[in-house]
Amino acid sequence: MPPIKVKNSAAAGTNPVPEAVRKARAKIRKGGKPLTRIQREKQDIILDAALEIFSLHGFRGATIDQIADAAGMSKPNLLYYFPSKEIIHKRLIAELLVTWLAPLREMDPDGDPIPEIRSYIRRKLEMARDYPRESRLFANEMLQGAPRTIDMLEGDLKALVDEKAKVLYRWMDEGKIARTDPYHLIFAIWATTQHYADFDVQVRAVLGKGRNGEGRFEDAARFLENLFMTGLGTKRA
Amino acid sequence: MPPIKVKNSAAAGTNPVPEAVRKARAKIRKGGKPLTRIQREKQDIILDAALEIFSLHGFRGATIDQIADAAGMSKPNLLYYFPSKEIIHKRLIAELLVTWLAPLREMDPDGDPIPEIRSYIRRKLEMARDYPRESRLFANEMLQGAPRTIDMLEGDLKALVDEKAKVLYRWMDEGKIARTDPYHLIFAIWATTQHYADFDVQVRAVLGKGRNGEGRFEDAARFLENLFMTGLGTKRA
DNA sequence: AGGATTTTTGACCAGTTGGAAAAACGTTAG
DNA sequence: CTAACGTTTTTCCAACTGGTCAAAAATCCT
Repeated sequence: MPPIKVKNSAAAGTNPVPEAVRKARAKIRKGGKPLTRIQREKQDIILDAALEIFSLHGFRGATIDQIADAAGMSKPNLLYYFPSKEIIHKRLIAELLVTWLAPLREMDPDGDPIPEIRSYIRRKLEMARDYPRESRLFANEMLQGAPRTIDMLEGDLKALVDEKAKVLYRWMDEGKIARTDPYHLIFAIWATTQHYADFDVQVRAVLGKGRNGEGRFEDAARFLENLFMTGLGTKRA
Repeated sequence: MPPIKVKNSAAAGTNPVPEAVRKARAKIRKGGKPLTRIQREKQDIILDAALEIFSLHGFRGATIDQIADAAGMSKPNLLYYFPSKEIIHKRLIAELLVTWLAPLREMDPDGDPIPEIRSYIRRKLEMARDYPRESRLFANEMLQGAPRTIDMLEGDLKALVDEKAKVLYRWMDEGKIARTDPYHLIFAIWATTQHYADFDVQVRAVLGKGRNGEGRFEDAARFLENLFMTGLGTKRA
């Protein structure tokens, strides 16, 4: 990390418009409220490119140059929209966590257990199919020990899972699903669905030419539904 | 990547012993056969340290300095034992793939299906517990699109899985296990077991203080055995 | 149009990184 | 003791990295 540079405040006279001051002003304004349409668009392009690169190489392995390249602009230009690599990453992670947990949040405590769980699995698998980059970004974070995410994991995530685990326990008590460990059930659903995003290369390599069209997601959906639904059938208690 | 530098051959006179030549000779010898005990020991230390660092930061994110540090030696000293970062990584991946697939290889076609699959799951979970770094190294490779592993995936790995899939199909035909997709069954076993190594932070965060001692692996073993064995019970076909 | 503002660029900088060279060090066989 | 060998350290370098800065270019507003 380069040393923190103290920005020389505009102590000079009231010349036409000192460059450094103008620049500073622009950045400060962005820290404020408005944010024009173009700025939002460019930021979106950058975030999309950054997602691509970060999800592939992790935080340390990704370079601003790569991201700028993927976003079709120069490095200084990118840095005009975001003050640093770290900030971009933080934004991505924050956005990710919201959408990533939506399916679990939507599992309805008052719904019918089997259909609720079934559709949770389906939605999670659809996310792996439609948002593999987000999945890999998250996986990268986890692999590195979640340095920038640990608070969220121990806070919101744990709270959410605890809450849903209680619902699952209740469903078990009511005899609507087989008795099992709800935490590890959730882990298993996460693991199996995200596997199709994170280990996509391996899946495609193993399935080979014949099967690797879009078919693998259909097959996976059928298999996982079968696996978990059989496992949750009440006929075995 | 730095440009390949042509080594200026020892065209000079026969001075006492030109340094560059000596160094080159030493490296060449290592390329040959013998390899002393000390050399093997140091190389092992380096490989162990490299596994630690690579598994945490991925190839690009890891630096030789970090690895050297973890191995308790200086960077040039490390580079005395291995010619480059890339070579170290290759060695690790190669070693990994052998041990990593051992459990699947050991699944006996002539054994009893249910116990065979059960003990495969158990061994895979034990590997996640005992060799989490190897698991994460592999996961990192996959996330990056397996640039250094794709051949192996499409070759040996695919062949092995195809072979075992055939065995599973036979067991299904013989009515010994429920009919299901053997490929996705294997994927599910990989995903769920490796999850406990790769996403360890998340698992511990969610389970919280109370449960995260070594208990989680016992619980996981019970859960997964239950899940897969119920799913494979023949009573439903 | 013309001035102000926003966006883009090119040059640059300091710190890091992978790696090379060579000299210094240690050990052991003669 | 010392020459030869293997090992380790010091020094160095070129490329890369995250990031700055001032000026140029494009855009916006009236």
